[in-house]
Amino acid sequence: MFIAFREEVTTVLADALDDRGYPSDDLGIERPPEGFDAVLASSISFGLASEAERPPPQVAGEIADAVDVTDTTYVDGVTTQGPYVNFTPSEAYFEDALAVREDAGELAATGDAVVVEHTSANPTGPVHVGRARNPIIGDAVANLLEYAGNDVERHYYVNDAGRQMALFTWAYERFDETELPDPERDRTEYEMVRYYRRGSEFFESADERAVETAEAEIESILQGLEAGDEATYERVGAVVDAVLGGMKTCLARLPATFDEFVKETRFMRNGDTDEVIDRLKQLDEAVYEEDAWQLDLDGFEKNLVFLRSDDTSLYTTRDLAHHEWKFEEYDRAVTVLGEDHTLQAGQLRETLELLGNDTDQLASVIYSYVDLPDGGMSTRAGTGVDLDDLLDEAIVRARDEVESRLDDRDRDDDLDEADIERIARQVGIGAVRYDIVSKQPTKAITFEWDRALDFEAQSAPYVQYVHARCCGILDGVDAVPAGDVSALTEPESRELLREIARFEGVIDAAATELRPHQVATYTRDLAEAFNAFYRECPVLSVEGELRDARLALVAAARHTMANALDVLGVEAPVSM
RNA sequence: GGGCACGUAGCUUAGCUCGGACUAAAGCGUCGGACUUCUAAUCCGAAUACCGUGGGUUCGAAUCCCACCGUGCUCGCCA
Repeated sequence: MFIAFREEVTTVLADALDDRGYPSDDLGIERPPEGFDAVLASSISFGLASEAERPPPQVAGEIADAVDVTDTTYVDGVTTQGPYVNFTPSEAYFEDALAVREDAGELAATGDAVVVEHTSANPTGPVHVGRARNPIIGDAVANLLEYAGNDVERHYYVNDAGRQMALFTWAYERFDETELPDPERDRTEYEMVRYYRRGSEFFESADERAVETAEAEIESILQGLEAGDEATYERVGAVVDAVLGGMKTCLARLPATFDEFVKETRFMRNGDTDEVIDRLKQLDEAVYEEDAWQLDLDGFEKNLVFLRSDDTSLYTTRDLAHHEWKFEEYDRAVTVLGEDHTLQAGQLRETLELLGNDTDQLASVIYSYVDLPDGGMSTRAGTGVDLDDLLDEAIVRARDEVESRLDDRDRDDDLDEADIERIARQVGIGAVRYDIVSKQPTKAITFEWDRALDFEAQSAPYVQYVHARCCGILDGVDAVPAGDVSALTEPESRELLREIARFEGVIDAAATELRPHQVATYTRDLAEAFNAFYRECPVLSVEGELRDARLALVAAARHTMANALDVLGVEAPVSM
């Protein structure tokens, strides 16, 4: 529908311009404002006016006359309005929209294998809200790329070879549980983080000699990892896996799940990191200063150290090996990163390019952290709101809403306790996700409970409700009829069909630009179109062809909304 | 100080990548309406904006360029 329509417009307009002897490199195709019959329009006449030595509306008329739509399927006609050339849809366009079902928005396979790396938080403790944008945006980006026809793998890159984890391992072995506070929650990462925090405190308060001793032990852990010492891997691995196990449980609540947890030690153990270091040393940009190997990168004010003076690798060194592995295994790699990694991502890209990789296949999605009103969140300091707490509170508040609405509920479908629990969970968690995924990730967010858990506003329940309404209508219908689009004559029906038809275009654009929030914006447009239809066009109380066509339209809307929500990772309730 | 990002109604945002029907679109909040009709977590209406500021490019700028102001991030042999 929309994509084919756009292709037809591109073809016939370019042909028309060629025919009239105008350049056809920029077609000026855009979406007309609301209320126009046209699906797409062109403002090409403005640019050609001076060359043609005639006012834009005349040029528009000339072009419109030259456009030939005899061979098009979806483009029905060409009209002008002032300087604009408008392309209107055929009945086939609406017919296809009416026939949309389970595969709404799924684009043709690209054949590309894409790896989406997201979250990748150091396994030091519970996932907090400051970083919660990462799994939510990352999961949506992965879903989006899947809908856009790619084979997607979701990876969590585990920083298990850094100083932080060495310190954690040391603290875990050094301190006894009896000297720790009770865990905030009965789960491994909450139990484990106490050791990490205790270890961090130790470094702030212990005397110099004790700190030196501890430093030496941490250093020996790092050296052990670097040397490939099996016992050291096991010690660190025990801590990493325990914490990670709990974090996984938390992330699964969103739900954000992963195909693979890729540990950075893997690239130390298999020799890839050493191999990268050898090649880096050969580069013209490589310098050996102050006993450390560095890269003097163009456009970066600071050198990038890739081998410490004690011969150990750094995070970025291992990440280079990691990314070369990604390039071997996948056609494209997308990484969702906090804004504090922007510089590092730039250096990584530049260095990968120097190593002979095609970095066009690498893309980053950058988001800014969620802060508290009085500062940032930190696992080490224990400041911050745990994602678990936010989700719990969201469900509690959603449940209150459900229960308070039970009395004045019109529909007599008698929600039982299981329904109430389901709706509370779908709406509560959906609201948290939707709130985050619907905003541009580069904008800063300050966390406030009431704002994060606002069920009104332009929030998840608003669009979820549309899905529930669709399900309510279709509930007693045995088989959805195919429906005849010619029966749908009201402007509200047509407008809804247009929105449904547009969904694939939204997926296409959002996937290309890696901007899932466009899908969230779309769900609101779709919801508005549906609500207008719902108000004006009764379905079950009419009969014959009209009823069949409207039922088909409701089914098309339902599946479109369900899949749009699926991209966002928000559940689509069958009742609310 | 250098680099990057962000700045749109009282508040929260969309539109900005790729300038064009923008006389700027929504939600919340405020005010006023609509449930004997498929779920009112809905809908309809009113009021609210020098699109951070100043220049520039252009037939045309919220959108592109420059400067400035404000906010955040960043500039480790941390990750």
